[in-house]
This record gives sequence, C-alpha cells and structure tokens, in this order.
Amino acid sequence: MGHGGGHSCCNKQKVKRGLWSPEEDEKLINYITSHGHGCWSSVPKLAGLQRCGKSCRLRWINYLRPDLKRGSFSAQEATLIVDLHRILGNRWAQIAKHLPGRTDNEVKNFWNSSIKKKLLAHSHLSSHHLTTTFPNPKTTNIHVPLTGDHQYYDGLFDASYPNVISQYPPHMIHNQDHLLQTPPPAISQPLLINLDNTNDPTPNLPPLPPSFLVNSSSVFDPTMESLNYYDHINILKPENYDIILSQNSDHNHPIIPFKLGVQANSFELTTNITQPIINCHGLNPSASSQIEYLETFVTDFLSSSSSPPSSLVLPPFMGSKVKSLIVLGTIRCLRHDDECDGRKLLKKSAQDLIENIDEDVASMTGDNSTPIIELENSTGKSLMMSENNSFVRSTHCDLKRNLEDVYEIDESTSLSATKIRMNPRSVGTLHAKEKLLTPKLIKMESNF
DNA sequence: AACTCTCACAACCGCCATCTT
DNA sequence: CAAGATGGCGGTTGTGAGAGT
Repeated sequence: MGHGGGHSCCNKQKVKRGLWSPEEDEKLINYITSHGHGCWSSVPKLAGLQRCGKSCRLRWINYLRPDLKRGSFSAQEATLIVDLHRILGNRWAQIAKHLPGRTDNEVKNFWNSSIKKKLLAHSHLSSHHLTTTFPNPKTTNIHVPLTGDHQYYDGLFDASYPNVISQYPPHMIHNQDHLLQTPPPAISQPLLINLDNTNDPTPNLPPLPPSFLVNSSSVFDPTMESLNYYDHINILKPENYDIILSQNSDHNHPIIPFKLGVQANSFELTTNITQPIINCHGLNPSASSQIEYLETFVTDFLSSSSSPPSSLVLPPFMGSKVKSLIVLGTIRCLRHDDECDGRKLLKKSAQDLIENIDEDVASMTGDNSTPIIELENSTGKSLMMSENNSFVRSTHCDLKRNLEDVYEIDESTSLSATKIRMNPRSVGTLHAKEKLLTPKLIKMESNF
C-alpha cells in the first residue's frame, strides 16, 4: 500500500507488489523457518525481499505456513462455514479458527465465490418466503439456533455441499456482510414531492392519475437490488414519466414522481422522454415552474445527440439536488493492435472522457465536486467509477452485458459501454465529447 | 484459432485495536 | 498519557487459467 494504510514500512522506497514469485516465497520461508518472523516490518529487509512487512506477513499466514491444509473445502467444512456464518456473520477470522488449516482469507473467498452465490440463487427461488423474516435493522446479529440435523435448511443447492442451504431472504444474503440491512420500505403508491418546499416532509401534492400506478409485474429497474424492492411495491412505469411531467406540472403544485431508491436516504428520479418538449438549449428563462426547468433540461440533453447545444446548464434547483445522471449511450473504444483486453480498453476510453471535463461546468452548475463518471452494465451493476479523475474500480466479470457488439470502425475494433452514470458536474463533457458519447436516455438520481 | 468471459483466489487497501516508546 | 508503529481483520480489486463462443 504505497500511499497509505498507516504502515510506515509500506511507504518507504519501492516495494514490489502483486503476485509472489517462487524465489520470493523461498526467501521468506527460509528466513522465517530459521529465524522466526519477529517484527514483520523488519522481515523483508532481513530476508532480502523488496516487499513491505505487511505483504510478507500476509503471504506467510495465508500460503506459506506449513500447517495449512489447502485444497478444496469438504462438504463438512462448507456446512460448518454456513453454520458459523449464521452465528458470527463476516467474522472470517473467528470462523477460520474452527477450521484447522484454513485461513480467514480462504474462508472469505470461499464464501464470496461459492456459498454466497448459491445461497442467493436458492433464496431467489423461494423469495415468496422472504417478506416476514427481516431482522430488526438495528440488530447486529441473527439469533438462529444451530441444529445438528440442519432442520433449518429447506433444500439442496449444490451436489458438492448437499446440506448447505440458507434460510436467509435474498435481501439479507445480499447484504449479509453487514447484517444491518433495512427491510424494504412498504410503499403502496407512488411518492410525490414538492420541489418548491423540500423541507416539508409531508408535501401537499395533487393526486396522480390512476394510470400511473402499476403493479409489481412491471418491474423496469434491472438492478438486482431494485428487483428485490420492486417485487413487492407499486412503482411508476418510466414510460409514463413524460406524461406525468406534462399532466401534473401545474404551477401551483410542481411535482416530480420518484421512486424510493436502493439507499434509504436517497431517491431516484427517473425520466424517459424521447421526444423534445421544449426546443430550447440550456435553462429555460421563461420557465415558471421547476418542472419546466426539468423539461427543458431533459429535452435539451436528449436532443444534443443530433444537434449538440452550445452548453448544458442544470437548472439551479437541480444543481444542488441531482445526485447523478445516468445516460444510456455509448462510449466507443478504438482498439489498437497492442490492446486486446476489453476491460482495459473501456477503462482507458472512459478515462479519456473524464479528463475532458469542461471546467466551466462547475461555475455553471454551482457544483464544485469532483467529477464522477460511473460505467454500468445493462443490469445496473457498476463496472467502473471515477474518483479524483481516475477510475478506481474496474470489474470485468459482466463486461459482456455492458458492451454492445464489437464492430468495425476504420479497421479498428470498438467496444462500448451502454450506460454511463455521471454527476451534474460531469454533464458538460457530453457535448464536447459527442463523438464518444451518444446519449439516448437520462435517468436522474436525486436527493429530493 | 482467436478472442472474450467467468471463476476462483491471491493480494491489496484501509480501518481499527493493541503495543511500544 | 500521547503518538507512532505494528498487527489483525474484513472489504475489495486484480489477475491468471480455463471455459465458452
């Protein structure tokens, strides 16, 4: 951890990182078997390694110590892990103490890569059981008695671990790591909010037309988290949003429909307007309600793919409240001969996008925050997120779903991300980078 | 055959607790 | 007692190998 972590040994000079070579392993083994590790921070120097002490410690504890078992987990071990995890939660070190020869890291990886997935899959099948089994959100543990015959396991999920099954509902398994998951809010009708008086917790709003209520079968938000939520509540169809905007935006009660987001303290504001309503770029100076501002903004933005506006300006009320914008569009990545890894390619191209942030946007929107661009796949899963002008996260597991078909452009191959999330601060880059980005749809996440 | 995707897991990061000075 | 060093832990990310197309 060359730039932090609080370990001074890791900040000095150059330390090697990444996978350990057999030579390094041998040096570490030789040193520790003959001298013991003593103070870990001095081990690398004494052992002749260009590693930080922490890395040496980790390598020894997890892989080199002679008492490690290695190999696949047995069915008994898997069952024990599930049992212990129900009691202990993610206290991997505690769990590992009950599994001789296994390390916390090993148990953790096993859980994350194998068990968790299977528990989720199974619980999804039996999701109709889930609504009444949420724990108290304040509870930090689940008190389920261990049973010798696993009477709580109501089925099988894997031939390798035939007795391992979860009673957790999907919500809990998904966030089982923290055991603090709040149950989904009980929402029986769409929520409305008065933008003119956000301090009012119970805004006085006109009713929505009945057509805006849809039942649970019309789930549109593809994220797994949302699926869990929206299975049981009524939501607004995004296709109706343009209607809502026009039908409900009387000047006395400017309202915007929104649905409760995944996070308890935030909301998602979603719009899907495919036809321009107001042919105007930037802020509508004659807008008499915030709805008109919104219409103007959305329309302006969406029409920018064909004829980019000179600037995109967030309405003032939005500048402080819109958390992020999601654009369904395309980032094209031209591939060079030496690049064959799609994930790196996408990352590079997205980085190029964010490096071209127009500094004027900050003054226009009043948002001085660091630009954020997040790439998502088609299911809403985050692939990459920018932070301090660099992408700090890059998963590639679901890249396929995030990429349109590879196609030819000027003898180079291009890849594309289909969904780009960015904060208002970043929106100004869109028109400047029109060749990279062709927005089709905006989804706004707000803090209204 | 070439390329991409998925999976498993090694390794890193950051935080916190404890120890040492 | 305070501050820094170190150890421990859990979350997260990066990467290689093999499967899939």
